Amino acid sequence: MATTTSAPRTDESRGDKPSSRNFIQQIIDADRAAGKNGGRVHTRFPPEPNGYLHIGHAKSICLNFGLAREYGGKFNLRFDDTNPTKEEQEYVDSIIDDVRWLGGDWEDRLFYASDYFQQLYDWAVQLIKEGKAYVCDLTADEVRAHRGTLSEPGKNSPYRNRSVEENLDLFQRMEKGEFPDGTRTLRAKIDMASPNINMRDPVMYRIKHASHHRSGDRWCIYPSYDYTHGQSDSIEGITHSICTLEFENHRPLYDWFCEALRIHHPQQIEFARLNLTYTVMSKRKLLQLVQEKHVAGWDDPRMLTIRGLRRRGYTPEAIRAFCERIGVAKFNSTVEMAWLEDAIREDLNERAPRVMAVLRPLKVVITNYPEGQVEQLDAANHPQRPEMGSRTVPFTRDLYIEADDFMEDAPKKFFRLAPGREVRLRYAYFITCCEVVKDKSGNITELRCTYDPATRGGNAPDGRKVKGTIHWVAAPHAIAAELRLYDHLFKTEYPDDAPPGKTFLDNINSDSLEIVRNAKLEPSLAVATSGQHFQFERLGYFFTDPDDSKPAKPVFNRTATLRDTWAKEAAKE
RNA sequence: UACCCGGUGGUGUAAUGGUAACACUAGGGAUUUUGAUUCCCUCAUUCCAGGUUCGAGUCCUGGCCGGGUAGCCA
Repeated sequence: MATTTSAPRTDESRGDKPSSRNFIQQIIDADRAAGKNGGRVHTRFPPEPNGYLHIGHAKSICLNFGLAREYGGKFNLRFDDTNPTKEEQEYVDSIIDDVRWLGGDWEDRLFYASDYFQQLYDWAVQLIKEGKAYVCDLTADEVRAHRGTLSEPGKNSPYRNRSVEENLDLFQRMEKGEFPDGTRTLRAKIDMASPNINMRDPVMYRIKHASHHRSGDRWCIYPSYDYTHGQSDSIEGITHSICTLEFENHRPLYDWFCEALRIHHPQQIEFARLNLTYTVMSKRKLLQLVQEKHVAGWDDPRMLTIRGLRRRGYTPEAIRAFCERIGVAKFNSTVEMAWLEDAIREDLNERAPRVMAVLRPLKVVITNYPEGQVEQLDAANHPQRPEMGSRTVPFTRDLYIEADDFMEDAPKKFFRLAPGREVRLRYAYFITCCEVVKDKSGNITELRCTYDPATRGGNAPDGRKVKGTIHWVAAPHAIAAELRLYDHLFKTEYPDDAPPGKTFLDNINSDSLEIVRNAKLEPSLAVATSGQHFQFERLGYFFTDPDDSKPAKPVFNRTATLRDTWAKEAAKE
């Protein structure tokens, strides 16, 4: 996605089966067949710079960029920055960075609605001259009172029939800053009785004596979304203006402005925004999580912001594959979080080198192994991909294994280590547990085992089998590390469904972060640099934390666990 | 209560009047030096009722249910 900008649309389909078309592709197919826009396809992603991007935005970015690429068209990034009091440069910067990271390529077409303020102003003057817009002196409250309700028509503003001259004069004086905030607006003259409330003389301009992150103090009147969005699309030659369902009722207004202005008329198409289980998606709630410190920040790996996912160890490829799979429709649906997890596992399974790390170390002494001896054993970096090569892991008399891989009183189905049982240490030897050492309070402190020298590498020449293979790390060579284990931020599938008197915050999962401070890593990880993905065998996929990991004190974030059918089995009991 | 949009397995999408398909989840099984990966199997007559048609998930009518909309937010 990142490098190709004009591949033919068939590059999507795997195999020979033609991929099915979503409703937007069908619309575009029909438009092209009819020769609309000369067959051109030009989309855009139009964020307001008032927050960080999340997985829901990724769906929109992938959709818009994917369509442009599929049809050999163009994709713009445009900031919808018409409200100076809510928007900040910080958000602009982060959004640019996130879209690029995801693979969206706008080439040289980075735009801002604020770039069009002068054009929008000139068009407003034109509409006034044509009797299609007027300056209204009603206050916000009065406007609301005149608007009517969902079931009752509105009433005309007393200022609706001002002369063109008076409207022009007033609008020019609004622009010059003669009036205080909120005292006047410019409104489109449409129909106060329309069943669509958006058509009841919507506000085109409001007075805001505020500086804008880009235009500074040049303007004190700012255009509204409805008066800006369609025209911005038009100016940029957008053919298909794709937005979410809540703008459906705005489409007649979008169309009205394009018609009234007699300008290029892009087609607005609405789709359902993404919802995911075990999370919340609204900007307001994400902001609240950050501000009230329920999470560490916008890039907290539990947040489904692009920055959070990135820090967690998600890859752009996985996010794109996810967006591809969930599809596009007009039905309000909620995708299971397992889909996202599946997407990252699928990607990382392919690319992540395998290493051994022990989360909760349990000391093992191989009693028949010579003290002080060190063997370098060969370990594959990826069992299915020999081209990824192998590395060497040291084996010594003192080892660490996973505490979970030993049970003193093990059930039959437990394939790991237990008193008298034999298991394979991955890439090393078969060992048998002979003795369990405990402290005064009965806690297991150490296991004493014997190894079979004939099983070097992990195979028994006599053909005997073991049921379990466990990971391990040589104690003298182990690297201490901090591991951050993440789980869903919310404990319920639909956090927004809170009982009366409760809010989504009451559904926060208090166990969503577990910090393991004394994990043991195999020595090959000493040279791990930030930005690297690993599979810690039998545990999950881990990613070096880009901020906190230091060579002296490595920190890894768990991106995803491995599927664990044993955990399911054990949970049945 | 007005207007707009929508309803296909547990979940998300497909089927464009002609045998309801794909993926995820779940449950079985095979392979396995990761209880991973991989592979195989199982899980719906399409919200309801009428109608049109040789034939309806698809078209028509009427219900039912869900979502959106009353910012000088986007």
